[in-house]
Amino acid sequence: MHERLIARLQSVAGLTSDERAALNSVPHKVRTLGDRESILQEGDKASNCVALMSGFLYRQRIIGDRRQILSLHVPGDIPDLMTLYLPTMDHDLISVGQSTVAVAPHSALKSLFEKHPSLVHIFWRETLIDAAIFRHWVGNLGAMDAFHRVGQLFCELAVRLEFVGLFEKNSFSFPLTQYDVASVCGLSKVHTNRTIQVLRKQRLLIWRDDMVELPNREELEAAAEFSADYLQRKAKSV
Amino acid sequence: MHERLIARLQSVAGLTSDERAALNSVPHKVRTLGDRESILQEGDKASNCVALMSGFLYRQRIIGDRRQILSLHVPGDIPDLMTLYLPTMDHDLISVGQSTVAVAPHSALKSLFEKHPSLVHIFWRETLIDAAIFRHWVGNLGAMDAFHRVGQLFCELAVRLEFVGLFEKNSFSFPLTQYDVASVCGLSKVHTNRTIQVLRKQRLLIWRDDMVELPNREELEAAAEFSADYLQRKAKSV
DNA sequence: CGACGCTTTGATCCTCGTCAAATGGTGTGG
DNA sequence: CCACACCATTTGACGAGGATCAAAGCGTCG
Repeated sequence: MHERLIARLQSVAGLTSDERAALNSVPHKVRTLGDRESILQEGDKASNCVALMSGFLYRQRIIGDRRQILSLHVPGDIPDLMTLYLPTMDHDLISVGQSTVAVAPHSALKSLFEKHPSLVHIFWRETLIDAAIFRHWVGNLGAMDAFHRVGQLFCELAVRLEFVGLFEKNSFSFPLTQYDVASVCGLSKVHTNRTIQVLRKQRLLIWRDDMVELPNREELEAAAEFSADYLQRKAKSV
Repeated sequence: MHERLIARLQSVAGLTSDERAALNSVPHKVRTLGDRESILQEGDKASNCVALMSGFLYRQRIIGDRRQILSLHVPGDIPDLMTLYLPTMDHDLISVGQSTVAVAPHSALKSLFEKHPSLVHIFWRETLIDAAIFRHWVGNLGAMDAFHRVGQLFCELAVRLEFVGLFEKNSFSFPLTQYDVASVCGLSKVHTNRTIQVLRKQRLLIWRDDMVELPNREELEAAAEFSADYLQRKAKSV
């Protein structure tokens, strides 16, 4: 499996050299994805898991005439890890921008778990953090207004990207459109645009082309009433 | 652990008699909870897991001046199972009405897993279904209007209660208030009341005192555009 | 009987959605 | 090199779904 994932597991959970070696030897294929390329669709039965190596992925559901983005994924994530035990997809998995993924068969992961039972809880824990993020967004979507939702999104991305070393100089690559952000936040694209303008005017967000900069992250986190506790990131690594 | 949970795991996953015996012998205490009694609060470190035996529980977060209910739980659920590997609570866990729970220490569950590794993926799977429900509600809250949200809630409860034998004659006990439903659906209580009146006028919902009846479930599911796939319930079990 | 909590109703306000069109950048083909 | 198409962003105007505020029913319980 890819180094970015292993590095994350390392710092989240701590790995023995034995476990690290086992992870390194999991058979997998690397696949390059184009912009908006679909990896899995609702209803598909998955027999592989996908670890994101570079770029972004998102999960979406079409609801009525709307598209709801359920989650964004950054390198190091395994957005379909739950297919190990719930193989039928209840949503689509799609790439944004150029992305690369490591694809490993379920069977390889399951035999990894048999040989190294201590790894089970590390992967289980990954799915629990994934769930914690969804739970957090249930709160955001149910109880927060547009400004807070958009603010929370950028705060969350900063923390998650920082953890895998992709947040530097308060900036990160962000190949999504405003419409994508709208679909994450449950807003129309017009209102999302206006919300982003407010963030810009308050000097909390700079977003040009494919780069996002958070010039005053503390102030943004305060304004969005963001707390990173739910992400279970003990410390800012690297 | 309690029979309701074991029966559910039995029908979801299938258990060997050996596994069933092991589950039965997990040490636990039974605890009775009063109305609106708090079991765990945000920030607590849990060292036990709680299996609901009877009644209802919900998880909530206070966001600004609002209360968001993140999820409702029915007998057979273990709403804090994730504390096994993420012990710090990021929300509160509270009972509604009279409830009883079985409380088992983490250590007992972890040693159960060591002796019966095959049980690990059964419990893991439970947390994955929990996550699937949150994911579904991200979609509901982000993309559906009030009518659909409230409708979805009752459809989902029907399926989940049916699975543990608590949905009979299209009815179930429901000791929540309209304000609770509002807090689940991300709506004000006034608007929730009006939405419920619409459901009543369309003869899709009868709710008097602590009983809810869905006189025409198919029509309700159609109106709410509900599909139970995400609940991973293969069949209607007794 | 009164107090309390939940439900219901009415009136008003406001956040956000929808519709429409303009702006601006980029890439393509003539 | 210009014309054009295409797409994302931006702006304006308007409307609607739902929030808020306030008060009135209503059932239960002490």
